[in-house]
Amino acid sequence: MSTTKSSRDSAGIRSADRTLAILDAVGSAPDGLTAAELAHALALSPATTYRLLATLQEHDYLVRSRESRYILGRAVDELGRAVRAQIIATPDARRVLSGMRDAARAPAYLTVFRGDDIAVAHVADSAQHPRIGQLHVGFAESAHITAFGKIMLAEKDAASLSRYLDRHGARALTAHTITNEAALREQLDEVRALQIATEVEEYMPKLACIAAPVRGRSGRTIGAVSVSTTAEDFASRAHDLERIVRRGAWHVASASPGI
Amino acid sequence: MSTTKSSRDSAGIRSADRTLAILDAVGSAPDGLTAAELAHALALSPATTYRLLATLQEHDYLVRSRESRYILGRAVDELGRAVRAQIIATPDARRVLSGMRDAARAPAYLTVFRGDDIAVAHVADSAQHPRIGQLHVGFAESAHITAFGKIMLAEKDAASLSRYLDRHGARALTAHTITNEAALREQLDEVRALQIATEVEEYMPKLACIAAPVRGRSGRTIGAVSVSTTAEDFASRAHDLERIVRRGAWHVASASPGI
DNA sequence: GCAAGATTCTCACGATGTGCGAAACACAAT
DNA sequence: ATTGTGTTTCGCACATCGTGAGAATCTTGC
Repeated sequence: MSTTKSSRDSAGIRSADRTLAILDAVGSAPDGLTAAELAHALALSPATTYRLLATLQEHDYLVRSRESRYILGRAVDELGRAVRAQIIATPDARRVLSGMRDAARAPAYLTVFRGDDIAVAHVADSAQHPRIGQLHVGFAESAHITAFGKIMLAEKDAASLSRYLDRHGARALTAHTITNEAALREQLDEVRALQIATEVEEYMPKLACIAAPVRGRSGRTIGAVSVSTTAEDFASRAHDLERIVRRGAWHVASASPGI
Repeated sequence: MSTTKSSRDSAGIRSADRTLAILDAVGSAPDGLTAAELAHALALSPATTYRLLATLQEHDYLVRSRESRYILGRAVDELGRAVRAQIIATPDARRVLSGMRDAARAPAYLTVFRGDDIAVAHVADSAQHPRIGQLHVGFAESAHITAFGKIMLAEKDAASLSRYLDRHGARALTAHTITNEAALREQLDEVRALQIATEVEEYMPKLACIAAPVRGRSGRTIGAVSVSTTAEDFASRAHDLERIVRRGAWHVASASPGI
């Protein structure tokens, strides 16, 4: 019945905690929740629940549907657009990506760090070269099985990496997916050494991907560029594609102001 | 400098109010905000600001970038996806829309009420019949200049309509856009009478749209279906398209469980 | 090394959010 | 209509929780 299992109190301002917990709970219920369900899930008194809900409604974060169920409102949609607007790459960087796509004859991706997480900042695809899967601008899941994810995980220190893997788990998507954490760490060493990451049929059968790090002025990796193609094509053009992503990474870095 | 002008205290739980105000402020700043900027914009003490920010960070709603600017985090992206998942039409309804698109040889839309607002629940387009403008699943802007918007505004009572127009204004997008509120109210009477709404070049030059209301069991309008085409095409096929949207609206209603 | 911010800490006050219980309301079933 | 069940609001008294001020500490730029 309860939608979330996390009930440990995270230290913080209590009402703020509860406000966000309500948003999370309503968001993860496909049809929304009733006030009673929320009160039960968060162990709140009915009165408090209604007061918080009223506040959320006033800000248009929640709306009540027929049957008095609370569902997400307009303000959440606007925030969702805002986060994508904040993540999306600059026009200059997007231009570089388009050039990569044309050179590689394959869709090109730019990913960046966003706190401890990884976000897709742009996808340069086209009708001839469609993007893989459901990859859109926004935060990325299952980074451990993509080439760009390996680049970015390789940048993390041991503690941060462990935290990330704990949170996102290591679901296997194909027979080639690396689920063994030790094997993954070893591969990340290789990534650090070569400054390049590849992935062949780990994310999706018949598909391969290669990525290079984008390094800021300070030398730190601030993101990754990558292209994806068929496993077959990758086998014959690996060296070409590697040069394309390395060059692309450099161009993106020079097109990025500051940092 | 300040990002929002709304500073009147909406009655509500204060910390919750402030939490949401912070999210709104950060969301409407393209590059995020610093703690000091936020403290100033919301008239908070630094200490309180940091405490609220810490809470928002713990829930992954905010993240701090380089230069210690606060930007929207992973949880916001997830909520954004959740709201779209909650809005999107059922597979049955989507099927109906696809049928309409094929019959009309034009993109078809389904819109629904969401609190006082209007949301796009599905767009059935195709490579041959691309959707107009930047219309995606989510809350819709400028409803007064679209055919589906007129259908739905016609359902509102006078007070609710006024509130809506106050909030969303009446921007003119083309020379044909109706900006006069009296003229709009008159047109909505016509919509109520005919149970059909049209729009010709009010939203975009050379473009026209026709919409019919989707009525629930109780008889109340719960949404609208519409198709858009060129103004030229519309002139010659108006009657056909009207029948298509009327039939489509009925099919969507029967495909919708309950309500 | 110094200075100017930015961030955290400490503390005491009292406003603010809280739960409880009762009351008002909505709505079905009979 | 009438009861009954569940939902939502109200009123109230308490103390928890959030608060601001200011000092202390940590960063950062120069």
